[in-house]
Amino acid sequence: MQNDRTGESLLFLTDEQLRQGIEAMFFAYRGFTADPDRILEKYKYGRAHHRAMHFINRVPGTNVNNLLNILGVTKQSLNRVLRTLIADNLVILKVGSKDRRERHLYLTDIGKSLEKQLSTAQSHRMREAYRQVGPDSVAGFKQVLEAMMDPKLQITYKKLRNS
Amino acid sequence: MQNDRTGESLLFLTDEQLRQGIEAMFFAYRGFTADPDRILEKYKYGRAHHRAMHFINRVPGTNVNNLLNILGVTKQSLNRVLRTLIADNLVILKVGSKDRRERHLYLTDIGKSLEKQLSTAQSHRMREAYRQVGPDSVAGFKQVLEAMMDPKLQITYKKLRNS
DNA sequence: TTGGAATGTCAACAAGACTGACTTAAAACA
DNA sequence: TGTTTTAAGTCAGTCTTGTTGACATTCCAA
Repeated sequence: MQNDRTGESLLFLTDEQLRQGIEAMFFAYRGFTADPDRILEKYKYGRAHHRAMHFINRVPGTNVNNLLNILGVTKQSLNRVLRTLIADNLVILKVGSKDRRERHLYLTDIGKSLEKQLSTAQSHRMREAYRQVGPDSVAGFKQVLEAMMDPKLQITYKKLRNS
Repeated sequence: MQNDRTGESLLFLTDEQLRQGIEAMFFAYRGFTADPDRILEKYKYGRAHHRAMHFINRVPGTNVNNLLNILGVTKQSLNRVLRTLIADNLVILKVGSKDRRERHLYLTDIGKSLEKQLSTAQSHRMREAYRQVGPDSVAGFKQVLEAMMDPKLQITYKKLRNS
């Protein structure tokens, strides 16, 4: 059995390498969410609230359907989260001016400030990781992640990136 | 303001780059779990069962405490999952020969076969991603993930890697 | 003007995490 | 030997976040 088919080593495609990748994703995702989770706990919110705030901040004025597609949950699930965020004055709804069935979502100043806290904590860990490994590794990191996404989400991801 | 401090561009540390990394992790993790989730649904199991089976397969004969540390959940939470796996004859307990308080965990043949199914599905997506981007990007991918882990889990990850 | 789309809401349920309190068995220790 | 500690399991209760299904409201568009 040959390790080399096209002059390029294929050792990076062994079962062992793949298993390492799987475990790296599992352990890294824990780290990825750990810091925001600690902050959220103080405010009695959960990860679902964080995700909603992140993307409302990212796409201010998004309607509910669009947010639903990004988050990949049911409207009932999102609605529960949105209700508490609205009740706590972190998010406001604005009735669409063009299509008045639509509700456009915005963070309030309080919402922006919590979102900032969360994203700062999360970014801090990522910045440290980026800094440790350097730009080439970061580029590889993103390429693999992008290639792992479902095609639909890959499109969503790219749209966000270019907006 | 200079973009260049040490002769190396620091553009990869901008807020925008960090935000992209955060969103890439979020969307990629969905893809990462999607295929096993579909299989698990057929057997009425969840992600927690998958994780337990993965690491029991990885560390055959592990005791409960060790598995608890790897998974980062409470024993009550793990116990619920283990009970169903044992009842369904996917996992067996063996009383420790040296320390008879300990229970050592093993996959049965049926357990191994389901684990194989799940890991094949998950690896398939990762293999495709790896193949698309090439070995250098894969190396970067793993480096960033490792740097994002909590120090304790980083050690756990390395131990698994070398075992 | 009516059908369908976007949104919201109610109810019920399940998985999977948590805390806290307790038991059992066995090892370790003094 | 007797006491303490450790490993594991269990019971009960709670919370978050997801799900389905059914239904109401609003309102655009054909």
